[in-house]
Amino acid sequence: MAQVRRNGTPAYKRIQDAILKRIDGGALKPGDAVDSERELARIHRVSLMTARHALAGLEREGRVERRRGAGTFVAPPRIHFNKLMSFTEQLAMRGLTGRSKTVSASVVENEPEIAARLSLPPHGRMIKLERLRIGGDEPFALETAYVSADDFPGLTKVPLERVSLFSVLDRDFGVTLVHADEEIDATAADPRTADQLQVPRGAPLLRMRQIIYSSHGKPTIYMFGLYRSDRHSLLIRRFR
Amino acid sequence: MAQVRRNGTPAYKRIQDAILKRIDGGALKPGDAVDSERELARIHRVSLMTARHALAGLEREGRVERRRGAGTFVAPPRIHFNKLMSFTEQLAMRGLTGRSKTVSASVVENEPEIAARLSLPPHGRMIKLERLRIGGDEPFALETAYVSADDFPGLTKVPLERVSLFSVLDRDFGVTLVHADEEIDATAADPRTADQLQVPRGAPLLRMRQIIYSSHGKPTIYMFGLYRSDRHSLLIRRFR
DNA sequence: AAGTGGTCTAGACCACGGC
DNA sequence: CCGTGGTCTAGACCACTTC
Repeated sequence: MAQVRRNGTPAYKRIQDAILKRIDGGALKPGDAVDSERELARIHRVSLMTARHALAGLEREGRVERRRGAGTFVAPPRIHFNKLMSFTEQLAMRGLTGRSKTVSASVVENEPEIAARLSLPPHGRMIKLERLRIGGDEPFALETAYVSADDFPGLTKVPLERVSLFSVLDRDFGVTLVHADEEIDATAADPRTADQLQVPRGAPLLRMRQIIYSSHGKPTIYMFGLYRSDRHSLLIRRFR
Repeated sequence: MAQVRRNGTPAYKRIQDAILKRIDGGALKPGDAVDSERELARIHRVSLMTARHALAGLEREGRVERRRGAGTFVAPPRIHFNKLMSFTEQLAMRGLTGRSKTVSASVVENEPEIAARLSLPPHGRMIKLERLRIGGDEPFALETAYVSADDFPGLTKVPLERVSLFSVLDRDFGVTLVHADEEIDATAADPRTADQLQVPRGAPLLRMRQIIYSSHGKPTIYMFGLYRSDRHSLLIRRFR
């Protein structure tokens, strides 16, 4: 007989939530032992396999570490490598606040190469949004974002000075971004860019071209960014 | 009664291996249906949970996709983003072969900052290996690697012209590299570097500082690299 | 309707770690 | 030694997809 689900939430998920609540609430700190499989099974009145499933899921998400013969322990807080973050989120992570200045916002329909990256027809209409990113009162980056104009009607009317493009897409259009593929290289500042970023002409900049995908692998944003290398570096974790 | 293990290999692993063999052998192509849980349980004479465990593991590794109500299918081959690769492997992936020229190989013992990154005492002895990377007869990158001299005695005597540092560490010292943390930014070529990489002075270069970890999170290699941005770009995948 | 994956039970034995 | 996680059984019902 399967356990009655009080609210449609699977038992293993309820167990996970209970543990996460204790971790996030500070009751359990990194290194602390989590209830063992057998304890969880008893407490939540489920079978051992179900308790086990709950812990295995948390381990996969990097929230706990399991050591055979020893127990299950709260994992040290993850450093967020290779995490897709908005400009706002990146600054917040470092304890900073920033702002953006919109350099231009327009609809373009003759950018076939960029349209192709968004899987749009060659002359598909796109919203082009050019923003100067400012952190700590110094210009930081110049980012140009392209999104399909037909998929996001009225986006040009949203004030993007205060709220991130990511959250607008999420809240107003129900689009959740999932991952991004980036190509990164170095380039020298051309005169116009040097002016805007307040660096000498020819100064080295990080150049990033990013295709941001929403669920089902749909390419949603194309972002082209130039970053002052004296104020910005990338952190990447690679795996063997 | 637990299933007798013929050779110490868990049943779920044997099932995974059997499926992977069919995929890698070409008998199953991306999109093809894999045996269902019930079929696997019958064929391999295991319980449903065990067959399920096998498929769940393959799904986590990205080898199969599971669709409720439909079945389990071979996943399209993954593009290897964010994968830690040696210089040799990177070139091979692009169908190229390359070579290296050792610029210098020495033992240093007064590089406290780098020693710290390898968790060594401030004046710990390290092998410093400076190599010019050449691909398609053009210089490509200048890489300087540091490893603990005490942990890898005799490493300076190994000819690293033909064989990668990664494989030497693996084969001769039993050290398996697991992941790396990288910091990336852009810089301008100083005169000496410009000379060696055959680019104009001040040309933009990608600069990469890498700490490569072996198992148990032990920092093993510190690598400092300068890459010609006209011949090299990074591909990164980020996740939300 | 038939088949699939998703969840779950109530047990069992094994391998390992720490005391 | 005892408790831990790792593997496994032989069933069950549910939710979903496909036909």
